[in-house]
Amino acid sequence: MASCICASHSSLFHDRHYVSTSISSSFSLRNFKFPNAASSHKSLSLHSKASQALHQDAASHDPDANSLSLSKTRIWVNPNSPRAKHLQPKSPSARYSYLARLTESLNSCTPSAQHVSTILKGLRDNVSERDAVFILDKMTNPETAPFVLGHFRDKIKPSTDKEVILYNATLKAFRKSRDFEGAEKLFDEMLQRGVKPDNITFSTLINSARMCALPDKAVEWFKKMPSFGCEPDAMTCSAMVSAYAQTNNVDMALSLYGRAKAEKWSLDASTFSTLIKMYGVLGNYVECLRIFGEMKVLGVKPTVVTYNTLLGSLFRSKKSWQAKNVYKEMISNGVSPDFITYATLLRIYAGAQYREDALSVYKEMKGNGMDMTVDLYNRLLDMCADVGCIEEAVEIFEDMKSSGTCQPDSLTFSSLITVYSCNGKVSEAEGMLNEMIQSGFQPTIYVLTSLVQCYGRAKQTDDVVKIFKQLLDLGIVPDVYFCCCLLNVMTQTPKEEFGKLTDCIEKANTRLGSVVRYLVEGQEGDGDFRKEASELLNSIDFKVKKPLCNCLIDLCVSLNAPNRARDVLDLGLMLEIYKNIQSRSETQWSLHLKKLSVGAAITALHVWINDLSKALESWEDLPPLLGVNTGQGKHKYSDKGLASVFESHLRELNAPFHQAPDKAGWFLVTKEAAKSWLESRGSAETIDDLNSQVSGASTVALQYQ
DNA sequence: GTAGGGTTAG
Repeated sequence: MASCICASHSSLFHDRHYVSTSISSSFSLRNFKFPNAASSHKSLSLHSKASQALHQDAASHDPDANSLSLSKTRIWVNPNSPRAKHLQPKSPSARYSYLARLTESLNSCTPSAQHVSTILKGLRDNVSERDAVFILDKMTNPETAPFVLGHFRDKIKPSTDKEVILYNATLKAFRKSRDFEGAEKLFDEMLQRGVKPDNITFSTLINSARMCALPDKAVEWFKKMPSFGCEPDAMTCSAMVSAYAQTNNVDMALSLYGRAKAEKWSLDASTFSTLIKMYGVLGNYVECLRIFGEMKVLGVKPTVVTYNTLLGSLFRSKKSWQAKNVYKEMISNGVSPDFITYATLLRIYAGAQYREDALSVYKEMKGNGMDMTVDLYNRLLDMCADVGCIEEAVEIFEDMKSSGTCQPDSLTFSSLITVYSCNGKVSEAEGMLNEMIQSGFQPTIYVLTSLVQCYGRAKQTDDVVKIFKQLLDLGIVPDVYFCCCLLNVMTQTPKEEFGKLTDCIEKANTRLGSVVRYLVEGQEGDGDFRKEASELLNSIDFKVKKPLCNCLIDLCVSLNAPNRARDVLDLGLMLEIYKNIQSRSETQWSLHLKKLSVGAAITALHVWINDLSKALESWEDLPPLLGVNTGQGKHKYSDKGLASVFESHLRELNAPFHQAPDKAGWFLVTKEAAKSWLESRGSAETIDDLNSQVSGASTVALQYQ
């Protein structure tokens, strides 16, 4: 109750006090006009804001109040009278609040000596240095701050060794508003007035430069220090470690980091974070971990930023599997994850297709009331398309639309169309395409590629052709991926309809058109085929060479042309599109089929079996173990992964390979079992048997890697 | 609460 009474009293006092001073000095009463005609909107709003501020401030602090103040009568108090001075807040906390409110007025006032001195009139002439520093330290307006500095300099008349303190405090206003040029100008003024800068001056300038994204300026100022008789200390050193880290100047960052360690200067978590980020940007996660380890050894506690930086480095270096451990450590150290933590984890998990982990991060974010961004939704949906979780994708899409914080964009629709296309949901894919167009987005090549897959799978060849026409009508140039899809559709299409598809392929890529004609028309003449195929492969970008090879081999297989399939595989090996498919060590010979399409993998298997038979025939000794690595991945547009296709294929071949229980994606056989199987096959069996054995490969999917 | 101090994702 008592505090309420106090509040009214002092607020009345301050309100009146302030308004009267401002009107009497900064405006002549005669010229004063009301807001609509005010000469300066800025200063006017300042006054009302400031008076309100002072009002509120005093409302909670004046200890000298009494019940008389309940009266709403407004009393004029001349601020220049001894009484006004007497009535200034006395208790330290009231004093701080009072000064803070004055600063607020200064920050929003017109930058002129007159306005500034009007606001500061209440402090009268005997301003203490402490008060001046307090106010300057809180200044955020770099235009006004120099006038405030000038005012205090006139009132206090400090010696130059005290004046540097006022300058240093003023410099902060430039840092806060990211005005580095202004800071440099103030530095010049300082020198002109004969004030000697100190380490605080430099560390303020260095950090200003960094905050203004001018790390080179930070270096420049750091180098100036000795010429002013300043030697780097813990604070400047720490700022410079970060500045050098920011410019990826590893050597300098490390050398200053070393110096800090040698001098036993303590660096804090944020400096370590910048070092970790430096290595993260360079993709060197090992060094990130080393710095992280040293930080802990030196007794510096990692913060949420440190962990976020570490996770960001993991994301960049694609070491997704380590993310869970970093997160676990973070939690066990009592550091709470924030939005960036979750966003980074989600990007890592979604990118690595860790379905459950990505979805659980999403649920946790929702549970914590965090807003997802379009990018995060899209990454999740993209993952859903890759791993084929259709229900989750639809649920996430609905959540996105109702979130109110973001709207689906072109990528969102693209992912959903892919989700439906991969799962053979033709009408849903078409519906989503319509929704996309209605939302104002044109179909992209990604969308049209998905739809080609979708119609191909549904054996709607005419619709595939329709999509191809649409692509051309939109002025989109078909790319190699799109052509791969057309080839893939061919493997699922009856021969009678080939013409419709080869027409499209020829229009899309002439070279590919003639290669396909060779295959379809079963033309002989190896030399020409290999020449055409290698010209084709040489004409395209490296990253699409493997998908195209995969698709061509799949087409050969589906056309019952195993020798052509081998030709293309050979060509792929020769051009180093496929590498290290076979490997031999003393203990194991292996066949590595990851990232090969089913047709390519089966072709490579038969080549391998042939090579093993030859080895046996020439009395070469087999190693104790033979293995085939298919990987565990699932084909985007097929229900099965390579592993399950292989399992049944190996069974058809009667091959004694068995899935390794402790090594997922591996099929193993012992030397003895392999030998007796190969011998039982006899030398008569050759690669030509491939034809009858690859019927399962006709549902081969395109591999995007 | 009275001159130094920021860092993290895409």
